[in-house]
Amino acid sequence: MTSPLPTTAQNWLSLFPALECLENDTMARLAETSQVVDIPAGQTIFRAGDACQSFLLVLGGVVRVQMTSENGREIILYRVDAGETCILTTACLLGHDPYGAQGITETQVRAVAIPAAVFHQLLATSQVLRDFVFKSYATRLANLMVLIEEVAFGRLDIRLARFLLDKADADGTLPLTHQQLAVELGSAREVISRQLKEYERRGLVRLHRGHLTVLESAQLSRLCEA
Amino acid sequence: MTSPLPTTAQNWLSLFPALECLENDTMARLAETSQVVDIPAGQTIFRAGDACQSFLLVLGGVVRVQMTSENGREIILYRVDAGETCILTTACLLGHDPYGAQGITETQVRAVAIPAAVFHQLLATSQVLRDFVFKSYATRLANLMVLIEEVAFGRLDIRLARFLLDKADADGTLPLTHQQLAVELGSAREVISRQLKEYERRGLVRLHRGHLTVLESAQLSRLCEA
DNA sequence: GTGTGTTTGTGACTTGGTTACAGACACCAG
DNA sequence: CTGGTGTCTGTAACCAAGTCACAAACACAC
Repeated sequence: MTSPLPTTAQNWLSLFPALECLENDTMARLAETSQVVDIPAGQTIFRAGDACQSFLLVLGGVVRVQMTSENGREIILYRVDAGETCILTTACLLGHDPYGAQGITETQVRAVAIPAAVFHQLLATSQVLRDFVFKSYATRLANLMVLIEEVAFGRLDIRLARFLLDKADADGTLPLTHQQLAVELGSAREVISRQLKEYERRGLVRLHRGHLTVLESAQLSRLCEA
Repeated sequence: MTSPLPTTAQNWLSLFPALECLENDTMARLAETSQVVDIPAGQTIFRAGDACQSFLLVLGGVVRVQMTSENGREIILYRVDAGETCILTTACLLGHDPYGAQGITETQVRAVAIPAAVFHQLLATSQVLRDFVFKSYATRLANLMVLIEEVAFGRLDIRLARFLLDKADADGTLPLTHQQLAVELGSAREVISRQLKEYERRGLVRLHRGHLTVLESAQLSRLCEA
């Protein structure tokens, strides 16, 4: 899982616009202490209760962060894309808490792992890194608040419609199973099936095994307004 | 609302254990730029969409932070007690975003208001302030994740039982209306009334107008386990 | 005691989650 | 091509929770 540095620190830093004017000494320290790791798709990189060992900067690929309830239902909190960091990891490092959710690679992921001690030290000395971390924190928190609002107050038919519109590609195709949609929205598979069937009955989508097609995106988005 | 400084910076800082070894220059800067404000109970200090002007340290009293849906349902996100800060405010300042929720004083509140510019500057220079802010951030985020879990997966009867046990005083009294309980849990008044009536039928609580009494806390807490 | 506003109770209905299966489909091995 | 296997989808019945509409009980001021 851990490969020898495939690139120099200077190289991978160029992937982070926000860090591009990182201080020289910070960069040097990162180069000597941090590791670039490659992780295959579908791997669990941390689970609820784990202690947090190192700060992760995602260079490429996507990490999905989700929670699972006792009875097996799941909800996706957010995704970490290239150039981003996982605030949950940051929070755990800063608060010395264990993780409160689960992180899974959705694709192959290349990331920089900065050991906790180095992260703490650099956070104290590097204005640029600090700004970067604080900024990520702020945007993720805003996302989580929207999520709370949706889960607490939102109607599922509308949340689903929005999700379909948002995630379907140009020809309206969405290659997800009903179960996967349920996890995206924190709902149950049967509920999603029911709702999709209703959309199909109204001619808004067409269902297939393993994927679906949005037919009437205009009508679907009108649904979201009302 | 803004009163002349009732105490010196040295005085109010003593209320924050985490800030007690704040750097001398930081303290001086705070003393000259920040204001101690007193706000009466029941005042809205920010609402969703507002821009954030200054960082707030609560010296005394309680601020409630909650969200309201279009159709009027509300949910309490967290409370800011004496010695704490509002992470939402921090996030807004750091991300230059507007507020995503509403803050209301539950009691009279005395707070230190640090102007945004000063806050940014001190965050860059004061290790102690930085640690304090990061720590608060981490703990609040953990709270919010628990909230998401509860709202998305939790059963209302159990959440309510837990709340009653948690908030009732020594003699089992809880001076809240059903509507207030509904807001605490992000539910609807009728649902709470129904559930409380069921608890009363089972002899677990006794209901009165404007308050209720927990009779069988043991049985109530057994409910939460199962 | 009467009026007024708040709080609580209740029934009917809708939405969403759970349980328990059955059927449909994809794909592999023989 | 055929049967077997695992995954995905459909459905019905039931329960939990939110919504709507309105009635009753209560607290308190006048």
